[in-house]
Amino acid sequence: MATGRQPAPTDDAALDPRIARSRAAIVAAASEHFLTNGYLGANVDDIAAEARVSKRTVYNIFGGKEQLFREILAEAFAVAERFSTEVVSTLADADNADEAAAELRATAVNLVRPVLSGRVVRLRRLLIGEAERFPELARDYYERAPDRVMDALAEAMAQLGRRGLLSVDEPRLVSEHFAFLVLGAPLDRALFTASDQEPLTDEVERRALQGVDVFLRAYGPVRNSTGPAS
Amino acid sequence: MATGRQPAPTDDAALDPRIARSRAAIVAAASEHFLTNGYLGANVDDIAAEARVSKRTVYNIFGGKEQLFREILAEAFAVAERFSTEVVSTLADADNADEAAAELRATAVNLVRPVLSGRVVRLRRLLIGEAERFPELARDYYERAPDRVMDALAEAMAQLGRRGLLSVDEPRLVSEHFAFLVLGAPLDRALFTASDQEPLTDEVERRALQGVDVFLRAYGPVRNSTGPAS
DNA sequence: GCAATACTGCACTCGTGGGTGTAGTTATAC
DNA sequence: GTATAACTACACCCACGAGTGCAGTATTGC
Repeated sequence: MATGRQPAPTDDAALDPRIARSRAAIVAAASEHFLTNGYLGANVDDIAAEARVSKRTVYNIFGGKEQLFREILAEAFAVAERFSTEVVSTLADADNADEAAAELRATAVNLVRPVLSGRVVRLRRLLIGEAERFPELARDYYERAPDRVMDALAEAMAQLGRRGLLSVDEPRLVSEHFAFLVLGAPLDRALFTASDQEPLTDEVERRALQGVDVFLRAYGPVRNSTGPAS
Repeated sequence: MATGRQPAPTDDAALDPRIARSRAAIVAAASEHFLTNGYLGANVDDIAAEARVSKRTVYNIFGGKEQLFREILAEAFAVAERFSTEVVSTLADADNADEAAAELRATAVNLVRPVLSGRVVRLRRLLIGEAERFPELARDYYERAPDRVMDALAEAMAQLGRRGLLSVDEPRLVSEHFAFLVLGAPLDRALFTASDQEPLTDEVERRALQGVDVFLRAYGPVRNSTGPAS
C-alpha cells in the first residue's frame, strides 16, 4: 500500500485527487503534532481530527503511526536538503577581499535566518529528542542538512583560500568555525527555550555579523605577522 | 540528600536507611531510563524492576512519575551547576599573554571533556526533546549550566581584557565565541548521533585546541592596528 | 449514468502503563 | 523484645491510544 501503486502514474498522490487532498491534510496536521509532542506524545486520533479526516483514512494512506512519522520527516528532510545547497550559493564568487567579506556577511544572514526559525528549531528538537529511539533518522538528518551545509561552505572557503582572500588550510574546520561563530550560541539557547518568541531577528543578525567580524579577524586576508602563506 | 542533612528529621532520606537505599537505587535506575527513553518512553514498572524495588515503593517515596522525573533532573542540575563554576577556575589568574593562552587551552579542555561526555549529551537530548512538554525544566537547565558557564567565562575574559591580554569589549559575546569555537561543531554532531562511541577524545581535544588558536588570532594580545585599549 | 474506489463513522479489540489497596514480611529504633 | 515504619507481592482499576472491521456514503474516472 505504501510502496507500490500499479497502473502508470509514478506517485500515488497523483492518482486520485481525494488521496492527494487527504494526504496533504494529514501531513500538515501530523507535522504539527509530531513537532510539538514528539513521537510518543503525538496521537493519531488527534492528527486525524485536525486533518478533518477519519482515522481510517490515515491508516489507509500511511499504514501506521511510525510510517507516517517517517514520511513527515522524509518531506522535512527534503526541504532542508534543498535549502542546504542554496545558502552558500554565491560565496565562492568573490574575487577581492571586500567582496569576500560582503559575501560572508550575506551568507551569515542566509544561514542564521532559516536555521533559527521556529520550524527548523522544532525539527531539531524533535530529532534530537528521538535520537535514541530513531538513530538513523537523526543521523540521516544531520548528514543531509547541517553536514551538507558545512560541506558546501567548506568548498567555498577553499576557493576563497586559493584566491588568497582567506587563510584556509582545513576548509572543513574553517567552515565549522564560521558557522558556530555565527549561530552557535543563539542556536543552543533556542533548543532549550521553547514557547518562543522567535528571538528578535534583528538582534540575532547583529550577533551573526559580529561573528563574521571575529571570523575575519582570525581568517581574514592573509596577515603578515608571521609572513605570507607561501 | 540534595539540600540538608541533620540528626533532626529535616530530610526523609536521613530518617531511615531503608528509604535512603531505595531512593538512591530508584534515582539511579530512573536516570538511566529517562535519559534513554525520554519522559513518555520511560516506564515506572521497568524502573522499579531495575532498582530492585517494588513499584509501590517508588510511589511511596516519589509520589508519581512526574515528580520522580523532576527529582532526577534536580539532582542532575545540581551536578551540572557545581561543575559550571569549576571550569573557569584559574582562567583569570593569567598575567601575561603566554599564560593566558595556556589557560585558555586548559579551559578549553576542561570544557570540552565533560560537555561532550555521554552523560551530559544525553541530558541535553532529554531536555531538548522535552522542551515543549517541560519548558521550565529546559530553561532552568540552560540557565544553571550553559548560561552560567558563559557568565563565568565572561567574567574571566573581562579580567584578561582589563590586563590587556585579550581585546574584549563585550565579554559575554567573547565567551560565546570562545565556547562555540571550541566545542560547537562536535556538540551539535553529538546531539544527533546516538548509539555513540563517545567521539574520540583525542580528536575532539585537538579540534578544541584549534578552536583556541582561532580565538587567539581574533582576540589575542591587543593588536596595534587601532591602538591599545586605554 | 455507472462502476470503482476513496472516505466516513463507529464500534471494537487489545496491549500498555500510571496509579492504588492491602495483607503480610522485614528492617529499624529504643 | 517490641512497636513502628518500610518494603514486597500481587491483584486490581482505569484511561488512553494504536490499530481493525465494516457498512454506508460521497467522489471520481470514463
